[in-house]
Amino acid sequence: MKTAVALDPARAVGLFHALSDETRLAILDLLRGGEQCVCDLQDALGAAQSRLSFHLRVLKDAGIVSDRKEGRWSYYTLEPDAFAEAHDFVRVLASAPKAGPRSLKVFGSCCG
Amino acid sequence: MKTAVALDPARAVGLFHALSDETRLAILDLLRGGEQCVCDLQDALGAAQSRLSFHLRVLKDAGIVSDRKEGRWSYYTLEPDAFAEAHDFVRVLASAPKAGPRSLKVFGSCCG
DNA sequence: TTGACGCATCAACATTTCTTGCTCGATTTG
DNA sequence: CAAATCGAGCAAGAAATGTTGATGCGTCAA
Repeated sequence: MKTAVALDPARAVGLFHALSDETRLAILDLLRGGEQCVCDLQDALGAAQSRLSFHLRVLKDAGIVSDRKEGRWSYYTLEPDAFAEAHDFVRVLASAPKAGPRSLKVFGSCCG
Repeated sequence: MKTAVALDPARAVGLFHALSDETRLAILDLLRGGEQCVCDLQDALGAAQSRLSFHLRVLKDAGIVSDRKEGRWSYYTLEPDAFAEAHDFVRVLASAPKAGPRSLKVFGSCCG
């Protein structure tokens, strides 16, 4: 099993940051039920349109959702791969290194 | 299987926020190798002491690490439960709701 | 007891993030 | 064509976050 994804701390930061906001989590929760257009999210969350647009962009930039245009609507959907990535990051962090401290160099901040 | 933990979005935000910083991920990566004192982290990361202290506090407040005093040293350790929680949050978000959109009310932003 | 070390904490500042209101282009309907 | 709707993006302000350097307290060694 590969966890190559775990080699990029910047990616982990991006992913976790996108998940670290209540509005965004509420959006994701709604999307669990399937594709939704922005106007539906607006009704469901009672949030201003520009605010949703802002958060949807954050989620999209992080690769957590994708969008699809149809007529004048934009439909957003979850991207399962992103959750798999997040999942992997968490697992790697929680796991013991394979051969002594920092041998995996998952995060190469320094000190090789 | 319980995922009661998923009922608190504020907790999810706190957890993900704590994970959304490179310095903190680097710290966690080092702690995978076992308990470390702040001075070790300082050497390993080449980061100022007050900076580490700040990030260690964030991690501790989020329940991701715990500390132990011994003599003049503070030793920090990972808290496995926090990773299990993060893990659960990700899984819930990635899963389909059990009976129609938002039936789980995982995040109760509105619209019961 | 004096001095060095380990670390938390504070103040000040820079940066980032989020919100709100507005504007604009695209699409659809009358 | 004109009016209405959907939604992206920008500007400005507020709030949160991270960095740095200074200070203080407890612990240990000489």
